[in-house]
This record gives sequence, C-alpha cells and structure tokens, in this order.
Amino acid sequence: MSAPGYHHGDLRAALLDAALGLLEQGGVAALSLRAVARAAGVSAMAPYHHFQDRAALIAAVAAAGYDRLHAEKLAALAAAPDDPIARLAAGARNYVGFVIDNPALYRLMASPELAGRPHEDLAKSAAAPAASLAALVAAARAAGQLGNADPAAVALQLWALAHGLGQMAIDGHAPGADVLALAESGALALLKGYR
Amino acid sequence: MSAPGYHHGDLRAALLDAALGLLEQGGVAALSLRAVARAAGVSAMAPYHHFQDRAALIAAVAAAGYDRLHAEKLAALAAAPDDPIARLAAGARNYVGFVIDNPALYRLMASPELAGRPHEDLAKSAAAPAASLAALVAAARAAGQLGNADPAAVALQLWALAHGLGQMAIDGHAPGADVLALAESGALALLKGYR
DNA sequence: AGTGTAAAGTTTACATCGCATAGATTGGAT
DNA sequence: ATCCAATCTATGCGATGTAAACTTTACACT
Repeated sequence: MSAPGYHHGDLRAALLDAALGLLEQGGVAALSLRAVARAAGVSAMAPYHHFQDRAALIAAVAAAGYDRLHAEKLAALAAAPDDPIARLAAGARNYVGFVIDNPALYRLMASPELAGRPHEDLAKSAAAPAASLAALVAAARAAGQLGNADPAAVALQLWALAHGLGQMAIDGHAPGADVLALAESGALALLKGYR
Repeated sequence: MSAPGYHHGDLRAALLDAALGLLEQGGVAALSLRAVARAAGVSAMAPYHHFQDRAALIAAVAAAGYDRLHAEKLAALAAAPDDPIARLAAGARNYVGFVIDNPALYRLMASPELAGRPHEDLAKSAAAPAASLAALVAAARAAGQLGNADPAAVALQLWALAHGLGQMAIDGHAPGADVLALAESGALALLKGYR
C-alpha cells in the first residue's frame, strides 16, 4: 500500500484525501483535478482513471462527507437520552455542529454543482442520515409525542431547520448567535408545536 | 437605451439579463464572463468595465435576486391577514415559493462562491428581507404570541426553516412533498411551540 | 520461466476560461 | 473645435477540463 513506484497502490483514496485538504484551505474553487493530482504527487491525467470527470470527484468527496456526518451522528446519539424528542434535538445540534466544524466540506455537499444529475454512491451515502432521522421521528410519533402529524413532514422540517441554521452560520448570516443552541431549541419548539 | 453602436447604452443591465438567462438553462457553471459577453453580443473583455471579476458578476446577479425576493415578499404580505403569526407563515410559504420558481437563481444566491469575502451591494440587498422578517417577529412578540422567546433567535430559526426547505425541494431531497404547505405548517408549529 | 492482457500512469494536444495590458472609438465638457 | 474620460476591442498569458495515444506494471495462465 505504500510502494512509491509507478503504480501508487491506492491512488483513489490518496486523491480523496488530497481533495479534502485542498477543500479546507481553498474552498470548492480550489478543487481542480490537476491540483488534486499535484497534491498527490502524480501526473495531471492520473485522476481520470479513478474519476470520470471533475463532477465525479466532487461527488465522491461529498459522499465521503455524508459518511462522516452519519458516523458522527451515530456516535452522538449513542450518548443521548432515550426520549425520542430529546434524541431529535440532540441530532439537530450535532448536525449543525458538523456543519460548523467542516464548513467547506458541508458547502460542497450542498453544492449546486451536484444538483444536476444524480450520482449513485452519493445518493446512497446521503440516504443514511435521512433514514436515521425518519426512524427517530417515527419513534416519537409512535410514542404519541407528535399528535397526528405526518412523520415525513416533521422529518423534512427538522432537517431543513438544521440545514438552514448550519448554512447561515458558516455564511456569516448569524453573527454572534449560538447556532448550536438555536438548533436544539428550534427543534424542541417545532416538535412541541406538534404535540 | 437601444442604440446598437459602439457604445451599448446600458451594457451592465444587458449583461445581468443575459446572465439570468444563462443561469436558468445552465446553472452557475455556465456563468462565465465570456459566455455572458457572447450572449450580449459584445466582446469578451467588455464585461470587465462593469464587473471587476467573475465573482463580482455573480454577486451582482445574486443581489438582483435578493431584490426580486424582497419585492415578491412585500407583494405577498400586502395580501396577507393582519395577525403577525399568520403573516410569518405566509412569508415562509412565499419564500419557499420564490426558491421553487427560481431554482438556479436561488442556488446562486446561497452559493459557496459568494461566501468568501463580502460584497457591498450584495450585503445591502440581502439585508432587506432579513430586516422585514425581524420586524414581523418583533410584532408577534410584542403581541404576546411568543412567550418570552428571543426574537432574533426565532427569526433565525424561521429563516433557516424556509431556506432549508426550499433548497431541499430544488435539490430533489423532498420528492412528492408539498413544500409550500410544509413551510407554512412548519412555521406555524415552530411559533406555536414558543407560545 | 515466458507470455498476454488489463489496469494504472504518463505524455501530448487542444479548446475555453479568467485576467492583464494596450489600443481604438465615442459622447460630452470646455 | 478640442480634449478627456468612459466605454468597447484586440491580443496575450497561464491554468483548467477533456480527449486521445503511448508506456509501465501487476497478474493469470500455459
């Protein structure tokens, strides 16, 4: 895996790693195939053997981001209380926390550049967090904590709230606000309104 | 204003118009200075006399978008009931409606490409909708409809909800959902939770 | 061992883009 | 009538995305 010969060993992973590095310091605009190849110490055309085009690279980075997001969410939920409402609020807080901790990566995930045609593995990675959220809302609903609200609707609203708060935070539209607290209290208020 | 001579007359407006057209059919990626110049029937370098660089053009388009958003909001609020809560819900619905009607434009407004350094007129145009929202929330709070909640917090949460719902709708993350209804009911639930 | 094949990297080439600089054209102030 | 500043054009440079064609390596098979 570490033979510095002609064949890299695991260039795809190395390219993704380099892409994350470039992303953190230069934003999406810095994510050029050539720059990634340069950072990985490889020729400019090598990435094309692993990613069909620039959009595919960006989609792969985004998919990796969703995977990390989901992993962190699972870890956070493991330490959360049992009450579904409280777990949902903790999830919202954790989601916004991820956004704040990985601004460039999250911006990429929500980037217009991916909105065009769908990418397979990206869709799969993005589906995991959504499914886990839906399960939590269903549990709350089953426990009689959401009145007769439509679970899918509540899930979408919660997600939108967290997504919006995070994006506003990293775009500087919420200066001085404790966005983590806002995510938690907002989710609680929204859920309370449905009780 | 329509003299087809050497001097265009109002090239800046024509360029912005062409940019909107390109945006609708090709997304942000299609917004190159050369393409805009081509669409306006002018030399490739002409736009540089009206926009410092590509980012400035994008910022100007975004500012125009915020202006339109604010204008539509004012029009929608004129026909809304007097109750602050109902007006806030109507505002949320209208916001999401704008996003759905102008997907490419809204994506541009929330684009990472603007997140770097701030642009003056963009900030000014973006501030108008925020101020109008803050005023509405303050009115609701003054009418005793929000308990002792922090108005700034509630405003941010409402905005985040609408922003998130709109973005999810145009990104295909809410297939088959009536996002307009979700915006309205979500805003109502959130506000109800604070009562 | 020897060989053939597919994957992984490289090189070369080309169109386009953003941007800088310098020159041409025009309308209006003096 | 003259000058000037704003506006548009022409040309050039470096970087990027993409498409070939070529080279090197790893591996299965005989």
